[in-house]
Amino acid sequence: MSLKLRKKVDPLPGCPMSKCMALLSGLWTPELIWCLSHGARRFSELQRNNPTITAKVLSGRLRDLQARGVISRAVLATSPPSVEYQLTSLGMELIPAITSIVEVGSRLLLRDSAGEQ
Amino acid sequence: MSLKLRKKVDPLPGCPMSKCMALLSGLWTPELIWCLSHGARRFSELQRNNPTITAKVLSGRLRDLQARGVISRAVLATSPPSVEYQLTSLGMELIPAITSIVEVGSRLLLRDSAGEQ
DNA sequence: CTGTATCCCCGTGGATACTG
DNA sequence: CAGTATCCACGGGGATACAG
Repeated sequence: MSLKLRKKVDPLPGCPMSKCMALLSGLWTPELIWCLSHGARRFSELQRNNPTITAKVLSGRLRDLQARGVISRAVLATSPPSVEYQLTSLGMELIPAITSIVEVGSRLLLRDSAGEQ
Repeated sequence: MSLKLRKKVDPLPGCPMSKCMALLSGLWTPELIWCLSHGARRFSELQRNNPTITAKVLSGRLRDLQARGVISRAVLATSPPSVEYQLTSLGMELIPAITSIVEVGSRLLLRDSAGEQ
């Protein structure tokens, strides 16, 4: 794990770009929002979908996202207790941006594999 | 400057999301790509468009972006010498993602100002 | 199952000064 | 004008162990 991705700073407060990037900030954050855009997920499900994230970081990101109003947390009265996270309406507004990022990334990956052959 | 934005790590190499985010990584990087998406820009122009970035960080980001193949650098034989940066074809592929981010951010900002009144 | 508590490394980015 | 050279503080995130 050598390539670094994003540090949390808001270079231009009040700027559209920063407004959105601030919500996507934090390692794993876009991945988590992407997972949750497909429906509510439990803690362990998010761990399975992101194999190399540690519990500490996962719970950290989830707390951040909740604090920013991007996701909601619901404790289910099951046994053993489980917790479900899902996007808020604010969180859902991020989906177009996330989708665009995924689409661009997919196209770049396709080109890579095409070029290698 | 308290809000943190992005640290450069690639949590899931080979994943579309990471493929794209890796190119957007680094503080100021999306802003710079956004500036360059409107045409070639000189070093000092980029500084003027991003008032709080320091020369060290700006030249660092530009070197990173060049190394990733996102932008190209051209030294113009003027006097005094000037340097022009512009997006490569790879860099232009990022525009849809950046545009999406800006659009989402703009909508969120509009909502904020509407709610405050 | 869903987290929290420590410890620690190191990259990032700011400040400042200097150069061709 | 277009950078480079240092120095430094900060905090994010990994590893590991533990807890309700």
